[in-house]
Amino acid sequence: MNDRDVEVLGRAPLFEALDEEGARALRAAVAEVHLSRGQTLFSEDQEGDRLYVILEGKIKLTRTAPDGRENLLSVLGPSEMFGELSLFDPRPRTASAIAVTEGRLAALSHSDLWPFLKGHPEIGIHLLRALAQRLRRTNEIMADLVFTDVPGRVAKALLDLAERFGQPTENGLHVHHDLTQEELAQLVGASRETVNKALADFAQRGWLRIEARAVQVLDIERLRKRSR
Amino acid sequence: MNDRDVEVLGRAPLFEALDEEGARALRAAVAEVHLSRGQTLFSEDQEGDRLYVILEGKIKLTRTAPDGRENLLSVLGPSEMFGELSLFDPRPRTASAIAVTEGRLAALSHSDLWPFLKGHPEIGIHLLRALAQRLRRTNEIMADLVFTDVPGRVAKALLDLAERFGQPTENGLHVHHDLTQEELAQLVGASRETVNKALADFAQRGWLRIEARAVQVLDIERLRKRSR
DNA sequence: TTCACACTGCGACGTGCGTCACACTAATGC
DNA sequence: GCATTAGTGTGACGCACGTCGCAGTGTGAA
Repeated sequence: MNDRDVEVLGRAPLFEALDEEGARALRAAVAEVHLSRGQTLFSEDQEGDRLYVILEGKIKLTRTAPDGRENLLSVLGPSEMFGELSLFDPRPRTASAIAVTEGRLAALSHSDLWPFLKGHPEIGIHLLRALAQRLRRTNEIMADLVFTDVPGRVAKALLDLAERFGQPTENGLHVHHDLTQEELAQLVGASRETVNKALADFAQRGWLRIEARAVQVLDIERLRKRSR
Repeated sequence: MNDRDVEVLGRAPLFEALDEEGARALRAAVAEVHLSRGQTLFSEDQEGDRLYVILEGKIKLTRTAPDGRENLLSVLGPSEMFGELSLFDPRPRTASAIAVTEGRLAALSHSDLWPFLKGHPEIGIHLLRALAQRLRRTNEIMADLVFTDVPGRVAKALLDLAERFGQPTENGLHVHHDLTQEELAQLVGASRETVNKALADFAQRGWLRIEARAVQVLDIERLRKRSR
């Protein structure tokens, strides 16, 4: 693990609360995992005994309906943590984790984490905060599913991705989200075709330019307005 | 607070982890609140500095969209806790809490809770588990919004309410949910009219009987099948 | 280079559900 | 008691969005 990794890891809620000594001790328990695009890290219904922090790359969390349709819970990037629910609530995984880009992860097994958590109760507080924030965010998304139309949800999703993965350029914001339109559709809970039309409409209005697995946001204000 | 209240309180995640001594200490900090039907306990955007456990009655948590439409996050009954997100993640409330029946609540202020939490780290674990379960449940509901039609979601909601508030009777399960059809509609994310039609359809098939703010479930298996 | 396959773009069509309108019935207050 | 309001039951209608179909455009493998 290099210095960059250590820094990325340090921004995860798990490490945030720790002093240098605690962080070093916890890092000692980390196993590194390498993934290539499309590879599955874990699947729904499996027993889960590890938690992950992304060091590099992007991961999607998906749920599969009985009839095979899919639903994207979230797309996660560096410093973000996932797979921790089965640590606190030991049940099979309720989502699958699949790499959307090549990447590397830090894996921590529950058996290593439990004693550490007991010895460092300050981490618990940080984790509670992280879960509380996630819960708020999820409630927000639920409300959008009820109240906002598909183009609005697409705009919201793009803005969220822009905030997390956007790179400023001379004429706007370049968002390389690495998602196919199919995946974007699963993220907003709509069909691929409808999302495609929404994107085309935004592009035609000059709010953005569509690229392969990316968009160039040209008028973020208009996009923001459409998302409300 | 009577013996019954103590027992109800003891089933809340906050108290579950405590021994008799700890529980008594925490109970000392409880303030009791009385609410009548329709009364608002707290509103969206307010600062929140307390957490509640229901002793008696039912509470709904709602969100209001900018245009005034409403969305029911959940309906809670005795022993259930709410309002704790602002404890871990200090921000204004993201939902309002309104009594759907007359009832009584145990209120705990954050300033009392913090030192107690630090002194009893075992509570943290229980709270993490409670939040993890909520997060799983919320993800489930989100998937339903995307994949399940309105009658299916109504069936699901009824089954959930039946599990939590149902009373077995000679010819079925009596579910006094205390919700108007409008509220039920907000809970499943649909219009009142559509929910009414779904209920009428279920009743016509003999799966249930509609009563004032309640249903008598006659064929739970069929209802379960329709919900999937 | 060529083939294959994944992804994108877009029109035609059907339908589930929201909106509107209105009648009816049950609570609640004076 | 009667009036008023809150809640329920149902049909007519329109539209947003899902499904289907197919053509165009990468893009990676052999």
